[in-house]
Amino acid sequence: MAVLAPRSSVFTFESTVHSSHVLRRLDEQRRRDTLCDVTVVVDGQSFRAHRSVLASCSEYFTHRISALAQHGAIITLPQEVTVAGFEPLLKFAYTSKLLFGKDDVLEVRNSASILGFRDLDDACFDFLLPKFFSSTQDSATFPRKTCCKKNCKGRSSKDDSAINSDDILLDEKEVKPVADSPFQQEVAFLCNKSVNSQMGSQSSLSTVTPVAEGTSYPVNQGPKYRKFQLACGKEACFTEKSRNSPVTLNKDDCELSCSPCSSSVNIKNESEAGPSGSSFSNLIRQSKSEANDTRKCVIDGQKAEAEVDIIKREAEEVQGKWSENKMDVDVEEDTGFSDLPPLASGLSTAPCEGSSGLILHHCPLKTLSDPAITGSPGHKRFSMVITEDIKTRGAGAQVSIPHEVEEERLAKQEKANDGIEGGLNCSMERAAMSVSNARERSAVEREVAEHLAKRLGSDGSTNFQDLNARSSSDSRSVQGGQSASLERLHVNLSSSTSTSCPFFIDLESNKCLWKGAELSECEGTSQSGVSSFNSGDDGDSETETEGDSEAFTQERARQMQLPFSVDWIVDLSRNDFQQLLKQQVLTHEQLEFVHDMRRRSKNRLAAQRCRKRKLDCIHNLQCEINKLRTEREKLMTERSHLSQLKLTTCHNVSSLCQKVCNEANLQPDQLQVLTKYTSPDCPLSSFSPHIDALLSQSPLLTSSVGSHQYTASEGGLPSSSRDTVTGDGRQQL
DNA sequence: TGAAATTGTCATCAG
DNA sequence: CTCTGATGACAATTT
Repeated sequence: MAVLAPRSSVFTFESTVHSSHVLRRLDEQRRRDTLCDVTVVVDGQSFRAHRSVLASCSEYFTHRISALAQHGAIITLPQEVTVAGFEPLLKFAYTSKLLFGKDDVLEVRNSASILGFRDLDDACFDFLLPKFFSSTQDSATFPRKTCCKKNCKGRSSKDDSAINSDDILLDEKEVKPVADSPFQQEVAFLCNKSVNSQMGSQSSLSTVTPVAEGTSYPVNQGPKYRKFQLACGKEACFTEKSRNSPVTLNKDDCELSCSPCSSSVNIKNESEAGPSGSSFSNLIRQSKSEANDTRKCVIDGQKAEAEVDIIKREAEEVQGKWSENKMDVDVEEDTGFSDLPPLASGLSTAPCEGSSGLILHHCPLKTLSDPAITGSPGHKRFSMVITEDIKTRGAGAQVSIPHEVEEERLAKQEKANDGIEGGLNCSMERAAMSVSNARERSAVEREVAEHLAKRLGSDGSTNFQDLNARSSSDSRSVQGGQSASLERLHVNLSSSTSTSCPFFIDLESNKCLWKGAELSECEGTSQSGVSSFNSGDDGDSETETEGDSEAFTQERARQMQLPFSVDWIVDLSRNDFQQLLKQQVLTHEQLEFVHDMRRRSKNRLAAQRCRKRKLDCIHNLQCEINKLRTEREKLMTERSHLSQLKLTTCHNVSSLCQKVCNEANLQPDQLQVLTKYTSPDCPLSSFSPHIDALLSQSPLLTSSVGSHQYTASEGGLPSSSRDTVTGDGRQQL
């Protein structure tokens, strides 16, 4: 992306709801049997449909339908395809939603496999089935493939629950299995959690991706996050869905989250941004592929029309400011993006002057070698991506709802930068493009962006006003350094050097490398530049979610005029941090502040981890309890069954002995032998009242019959028989 | 308005 | 000795 193509004033409108609208109309037509041109016969039952739709979704239909010439063709499906299996698939083809229950999931999967719904197989069943049947069938029966397998594997060794609990949106009632295995419990647990984040089920808008929790930490449940979501008009993200509805998996969501290049990456202008965009997109894909082990498979669920309406309304409010464009707002879950190690490493809210708009994005902060000067610690938990690119989308604001990344950040502390560079450069890309386009940004554009930022990002927009306040002045300086910066960026993208981000400070020289938009801030204000840059200048933009103490910290950080990013204080390793302090001449007050901040931040993270562990522990214990309960019920049933058997056997033996006694006219000594083969639970005396009298004539037997204290010397019975007689394990049953 | 949940911070201990 | 992580306790904030 050495050079961006000159920007033109051509506006391109891309409707993000068009496809879903078309699909909805097609579904309506199907239900009314309008314009349907094919009949599918399954088990004698006919289904009307559009051949183009079927062929688009199914390889089977592609081949079959291509051979059909006339309208009104009838396709009879193989016997292996059942109605129960086909009908959900048909609906899926028209709605992108697959509804199924545990009972028929195998049928659906089988049908999908036969009919060539490969996306479903990969994205859905391969992930779900092992969970569904983990206790009853070998999970190898349902091998995970592709993305799910890879993505879920990454952290599974350490914390499966952490992965799964966040990635599935399943309905509790429908999916929750009997908790006889931890894995199954897992699924049940997921359901509980996921319901909260599940969005309205009826929406088919593909522009909205529900916010799945990015990590195991239930960030979505946090009040602060809820506040953030509310501020973003995204409350609907977490509207509780009816728990009685069957499992609904949205194919788009699956693909979106599992695909190597999630749309969350927000690189949507690759095709029009010239070769740079394309190559960068590839880089992202590669990076994400490499970082698969840290990614999770997200099968999140529903999309809320209500939610997107809120966002869209916001956009439409400013629509009038665009002469001919309708503004679409994408609300995207940032999983894919933040799953990138660099983004997970140091989520920061970076006010990067935006390309035709604003980009408030994560700027990864990782190691000393590639620290980002952007970001403030107050936004480590999540941040917001607002992209406005009139070149590619007319006007679109993408609001990514990132999530807790602390865990991943910790997990990747040791990770090399290879996987980092992709996401890192992703931000850089956007930043650079933003800068490059900023010069052409009109006042109207800024106004629109600012409006969106204010409305959508009350929290993530910490630096927004700062950003916008600077935008006009920055745009001036952008022009001078743009080409060089982009050239530099391109080189760095290729070489994957760690200092490639134009917003990064070269730690070794402690000079800001950015010569463009932030020049005045980085160099012009000397030491205070970076700090100010990170913290934002506007007190109003201080994140509400971080609390007053955090705001106070931010303010103090500004006052301290630290010559480095406040994020470094927290994110650097011990050695790097000490090295950094050595290289700086800090006042006692500054040192005290830095150490205090580092201590508190570290402790904050530790507390979060600690609490998460507690929750996990509680969850595991609940799983264990359920498992033990199931086991107990199973044993009780077995006990009952065995008791019944014992009674029956006892009765039979009694009858038999009585018969023998009567017919053989046994003598007392003979009865003595017989008693040795009786059980305490079924004594010989119970066979017949006369036996006691007979036995009483034999003094050797009186004690034995009463107590059944037989020994080997007494009867010389085989040990197995003795065990039967003397065993006291019956109480265990 | 009060209870519950969440989160940050401090103190302390152990490695 | 210092640093770091874990964790209980407390307080502030949010729901």
